[in-house]
Amino acid sequence: MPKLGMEPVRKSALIDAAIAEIGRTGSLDVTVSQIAKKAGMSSALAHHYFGSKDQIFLAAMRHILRIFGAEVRGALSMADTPRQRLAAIVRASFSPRNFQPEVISAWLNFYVQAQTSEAAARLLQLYQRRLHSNLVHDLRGLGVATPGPVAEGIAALIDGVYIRQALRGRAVDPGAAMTMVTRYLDLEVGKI
Amino acid sequence: MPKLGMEPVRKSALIDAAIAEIGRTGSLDVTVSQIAKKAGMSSALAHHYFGSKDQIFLAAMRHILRIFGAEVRGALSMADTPRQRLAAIVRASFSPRNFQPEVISAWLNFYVQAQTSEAAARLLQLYQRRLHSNLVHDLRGLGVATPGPVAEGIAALIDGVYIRQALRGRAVDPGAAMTMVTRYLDLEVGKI
Amino acid sequence: MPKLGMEPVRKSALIDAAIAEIGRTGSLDVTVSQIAKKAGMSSALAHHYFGSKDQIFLAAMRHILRIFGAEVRGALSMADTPRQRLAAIVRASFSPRNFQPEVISAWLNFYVQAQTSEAAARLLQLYQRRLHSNLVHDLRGLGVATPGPVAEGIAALIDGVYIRQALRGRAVDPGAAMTMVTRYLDLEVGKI
Amino acid sequence: MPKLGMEPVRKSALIDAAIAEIGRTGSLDVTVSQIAKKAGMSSALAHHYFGSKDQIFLAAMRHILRIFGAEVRGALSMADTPRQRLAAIVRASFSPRNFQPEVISAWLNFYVQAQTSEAAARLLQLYQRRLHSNLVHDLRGLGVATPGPVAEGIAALIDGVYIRQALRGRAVDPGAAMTMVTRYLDLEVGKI
DNA sequence: AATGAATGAGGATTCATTCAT
DNA sequence: GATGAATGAATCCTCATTCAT
Repeated sequence: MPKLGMEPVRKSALIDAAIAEIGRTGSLDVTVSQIAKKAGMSSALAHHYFGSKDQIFLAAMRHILRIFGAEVRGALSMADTPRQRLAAIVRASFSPRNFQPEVISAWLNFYVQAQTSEAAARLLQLYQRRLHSNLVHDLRGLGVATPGPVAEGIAALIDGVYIRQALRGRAVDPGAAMTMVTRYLDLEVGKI
Repeated sequence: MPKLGMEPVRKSALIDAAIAEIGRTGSLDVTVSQIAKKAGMSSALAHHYFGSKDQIFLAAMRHILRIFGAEVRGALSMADTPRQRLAAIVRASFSPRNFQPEVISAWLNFYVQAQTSEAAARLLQLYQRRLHSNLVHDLRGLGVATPGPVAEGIAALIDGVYIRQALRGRAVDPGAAMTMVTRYLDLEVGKI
Repeated sequence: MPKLGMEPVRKSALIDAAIAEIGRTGSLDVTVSQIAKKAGMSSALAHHYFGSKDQIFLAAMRHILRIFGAEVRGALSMADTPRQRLAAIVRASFSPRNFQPEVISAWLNFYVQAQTSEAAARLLQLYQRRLHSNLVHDLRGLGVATPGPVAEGIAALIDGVYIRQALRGRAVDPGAAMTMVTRYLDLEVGKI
Repeated sequence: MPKLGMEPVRKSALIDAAIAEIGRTGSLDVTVSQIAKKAGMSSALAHHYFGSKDQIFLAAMRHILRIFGAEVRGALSMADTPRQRLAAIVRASFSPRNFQPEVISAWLNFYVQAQTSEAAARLLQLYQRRLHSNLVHDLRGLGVATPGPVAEGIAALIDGVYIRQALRGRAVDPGAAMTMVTRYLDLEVGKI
């Protein structure tokens, strides 16, 4: 029963399915058929809408990064002081929507894909640059002398916590993860 | 004229080749043939010695972790105080032998493989537990009240620095990387 | 707003597009979508009008042969003597409308299709028989003793010139082509 | 029961199979699997030896042209006068080895492929140039004033006879075909 | 009349792995 | 010990064709 305007619906379903499958298997060795099946359609249709497997992956990455960005913006909008803004960024990084096993696993795999795919690398760099600039801005607002390296450290710590979470079976503890980064932040800029 | 006692030589060559190829391509999508070719033998021989592709990867991981372990032990052997020991661990993590593009890339890929392979996961967990216990031991020696979380933080930061390095094209800066972790360490335990 | 009586318009557009695409790519590996797109419609509509890809090809062949036939009839209508009629047939074969790269290429491909498709073979045989009978009729009118073989020779030469033209990049020289056949004709029946 | 030195054997079998299959179906729409099966091996092995379907086709073309060239050289070696040499070339063109349904059909298809494949075009042009130069040389030796166009005519006629033969079901008549070209030759240069 | 939606079938190509020599 | 030979099983992708709207 074909309907009109299915493109966005299908694309969205495929993106979700891709993230889910990558997360489930913990690897990029996911076939288009698997993804399509999970999304409830034939692999041919997946190709029809995305053109290639790479494009599906890229779209999935874009989706994850977009959600992340939205989450950060949302958190920032409710923060007033630089210190609150920093906390907001950290909080957003470990929000339930981002910090769940499948997304974390997909995230790790996208890091790997970025080593192969130019487009994936650009996407990831874009996100990193934004995060970095946000962090630097607020660190400077707090009078931190060397905001660059400190921002780097925070970002690295977040990534490190993510990657380690990916290994730790399935039980995810966002609280502990957030605490770890907050603790570092406190040391660098002082408690709020 | 087949020589005797070739087994260790062949195996070693294959392990080096595997790490090199994974590092070069930045992915686990490396064929046994590529690895064998780089190691100067037929893929059939590679299978003869390792039994399967997974075993080659596993051996390569073991190799990297063994080198890492040796590096750490070597550095520790020259350290006297807990503070020096901590610094030694960090230094070893970013030693030239470990912190080079191809090894970093292989490392990242092994993290991914650990999501699929039980054996790989165990290997990585073993290394992490050792690192963790080392860190905790020396942090406690310095009178740190909560050595567990702090050790977690240091380990996560190291991993984070590694993973970010993997993205940053080819230019690796071990100095800056080490500084980043040392800075955190200083904040947590005070300057040496 | 769907218009009435679109069928002939659509069909004609599809036939032209088919010939153009086959000529452009120089092969029968042309998708219905390509043809339909070039004709400005969806591939579904192409199927609606023709039923199948084969039917589109067949219609395109019929179209080319019909044009050719018309061209020949037109030329013949202005010829009075058998000798003039023969010259007219040759001239028509290399008329600008027939002897252009894309048509030549399509022609060659139709020869190939005739090996697979019974219908295509019949179509081509029909055209050949007509040409043959025309030639024989006029050769006999000129007193040629063995009109059959001579007609065969002329037809083969025309085909040969066509096929060779298909290979020679894009620059088509109808003049030289025609001269080649006329020369043979002159040898067989004497100058006009 | 794998043996050594199979490569040439396999390659040769694949080439024969390719020609046979192309000839049998009368089209290039032949799958590698079909070819491989006919050659008695898996399609994977076919790819192993040739790398790609195109390479198989190209090798098949090369094979046909090589045989043709050998046939011509053989015939020429037994000819003394220019007139005899010309006759030899024509005879070779319709030798039983060349002028059989499957080879003819393959030949026609290679003409088509030459429109798509640069390599195929080069191969065919090479053969044509050689034939042309042979013809011109001997025509000149016979005192023909315009050897170029005449050579063109002979070559075109040969091609035309071939292509028409491809259409005429399966019954091949090399005698009639040869007669047709010889007749043209006689007209141009006089009987031997 | 026209099309977006949808898919089954198929095809080139790759690759880990096995085996006979 | 070492390898060329060989393949089954995937996997990506394409395409003619159908169908509901």
